[in-house]
Amino acid sequence: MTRWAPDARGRLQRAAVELFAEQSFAATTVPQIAERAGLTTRTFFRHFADKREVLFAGDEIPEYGAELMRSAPAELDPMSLIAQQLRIVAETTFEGSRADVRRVRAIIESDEALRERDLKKRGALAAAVRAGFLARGEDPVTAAVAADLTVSVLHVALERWLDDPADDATARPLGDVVDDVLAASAALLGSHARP
Amino acid sequence: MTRWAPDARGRLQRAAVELFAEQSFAATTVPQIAERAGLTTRTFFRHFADKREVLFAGDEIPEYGAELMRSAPAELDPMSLIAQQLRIVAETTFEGSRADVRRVRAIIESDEALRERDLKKRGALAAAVRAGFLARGEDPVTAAVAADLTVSVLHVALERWLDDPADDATARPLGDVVDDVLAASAALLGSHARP
DNA sequence: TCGTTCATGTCACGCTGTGTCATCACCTTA
DNA sequence: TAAGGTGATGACACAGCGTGACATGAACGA
Repeated sequence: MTRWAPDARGRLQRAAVELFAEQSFAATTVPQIAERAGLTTRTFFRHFADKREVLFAGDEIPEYGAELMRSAPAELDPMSLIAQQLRIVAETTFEGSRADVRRVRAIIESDEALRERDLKKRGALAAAVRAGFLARGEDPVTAAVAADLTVSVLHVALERWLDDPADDATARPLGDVVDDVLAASAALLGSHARP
Repeated sequence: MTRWAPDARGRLQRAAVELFAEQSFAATTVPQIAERAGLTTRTFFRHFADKREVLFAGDEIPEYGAELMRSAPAELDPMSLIAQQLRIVAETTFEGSRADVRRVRAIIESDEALRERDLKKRGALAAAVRAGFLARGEDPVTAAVAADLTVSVLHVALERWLDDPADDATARPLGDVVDDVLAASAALLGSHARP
């Protein structure tokens, strides 16, 4: 017999997502979440730094991306690396869970403070990718722009993938959407007269 | 004889910047700011939606950018438009106030919540530029990526401009730094084999 | 058996941000 | 000049966020 029911953190997360969907993010209070999970407010804040974090916890894409960059062939040019990296991320962490991603996405889009936190996560990913490019010997400016481009392409593709009206089984795979967006980016950069 | 001292908003902003510099953003409370400005806490929140906003208020770059895009020649390709737009913004809103920008920047960099808010401002700019490209008839993917690229280039250039160890008079003009970053972006594609 | 560890509970508290009503200089309008 | 409206500020109350400090008791190791 254990003293406490197991997986307090998971219970808090599930209770939070339920309540955010039932009411809204702004209307649900931390005491409500804690009560539904059978815990106290204080315990909630031991697991999550703030109320928003309960929706974002467990997101390790930056670390994953950094690892991918480290293990990629050193001679790969930046654009090819981006393309390869994004395809792997698309296939391993998003493909197959479009419904879940969309549900969380809907909650995030519904609240200003959550959108803000989402941008922070993007920033963290950009910083990780930037560090990865620097470690590969790219010059600082290229590293910075390439990192931002990576994040931009991923999110534009993600947005289009989630907005695809087709059902999950027949929707265009995220990896393919990523390639489309990359092609558009290349065309954009290519349209500029080079010195 | 007026009932209240004038420019309550400005007094609050100045008091806030002083206190943030003296202590830190996190350590200064809204009542402190209000007291230094000779006002009440309630009045602070009538002028600024939250404590962070006092540092960001008056930032109208998104509106300015949208206006620039509307008045630009319709036949300009996206990259040229970005280049032209950024040069104008660089010269009109940043050049000449490097010291001020740097001071606010230092405060922002020192606090997590402020960095987060800064990203939100970037997001607002990206959204405005994106809408501008859509209004010019660009396809949605190109518009989205071009907007993100615009914001990225501006911020990478800004970062390098602020980090330039030369003093304000002799530092490389922001407009030139923007051109450098744009060139690096274009070169990014050059390294990528085109289909 | 004893002491440590560790997740949780309990309590107190300061700060953030908002709703509501009062105040009173200033500005109309007659 | 008198009456009434306007608009910025003050005063007050309050719910919710997030943290510090200490207590509790099951699990675990020696």
